[in-house]
Amino acid sequence: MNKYYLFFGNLANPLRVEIISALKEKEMSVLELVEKLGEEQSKISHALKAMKNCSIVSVKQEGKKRIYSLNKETILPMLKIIDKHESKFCEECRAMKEGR
Amino acid sequence: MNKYYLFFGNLANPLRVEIISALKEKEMSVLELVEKLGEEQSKISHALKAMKNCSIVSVKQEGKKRIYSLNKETILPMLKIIDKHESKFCEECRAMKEGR
DNA sequence: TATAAATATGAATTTGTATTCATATGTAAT
DNA sequence: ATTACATATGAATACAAATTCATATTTATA
Repeated sequence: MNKYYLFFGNLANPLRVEIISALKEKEMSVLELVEKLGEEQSKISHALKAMKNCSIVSVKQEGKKRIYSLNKETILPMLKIIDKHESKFCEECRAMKEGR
Repeated sequence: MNKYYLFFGNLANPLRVEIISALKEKEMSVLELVEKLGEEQSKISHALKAMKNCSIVSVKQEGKKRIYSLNKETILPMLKIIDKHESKFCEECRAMKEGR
């Protein structure tokens, strides 16, 4: 039963969370993400590939661009649970507040 | 907004998922987990500490034992989302099936 | 068909995280 | 107070995952 840890592992990374946050607003090409997040193109591409492998994002071709969009059906409720968790249980949560 | 990746990172580990799976059934002492999962005691303790820091588990003292229990309120719906995600989107999900 | 634009890929390196092992701390019983 | 039991901790190492950088692919346009 390791599917859970693989899924979590896929999101256990600040850049990927940034990407999620960006794609929450609207779908975007790689270059748009590169510019919005100010990160290396290959970094973004690698991250997107991993996320796509887990169906966290999907992609469509549009001219020479590839437009990535977020799987909101899975991800939005997931983030909501974490928001709720944090506000309810993590008043003292060092790990999540201080970055450890 | 890195709280998400810290939370995910906390669960991005097979042992911790095993612990969750065990605690889903019933609360357990460290030694019980050690025996049930067949892992080193310090390994279990380290894992539990990290999970406790994120309020994924909680602990109570009982004699010389410390009884850990799962934060079901957060974790169960979370796992449910992943189950649903997998059955819906991951027919071909290499990352989650082949362990990459 | 040669060039440019957009993105993807591979492999080496770096970085982060878990594991290990020895030991310390806490708790109760004798 | 000494011992045994249960768990926690720290630090070194091992391991896994992300970053980097150079280059390959893909798609469209001149």
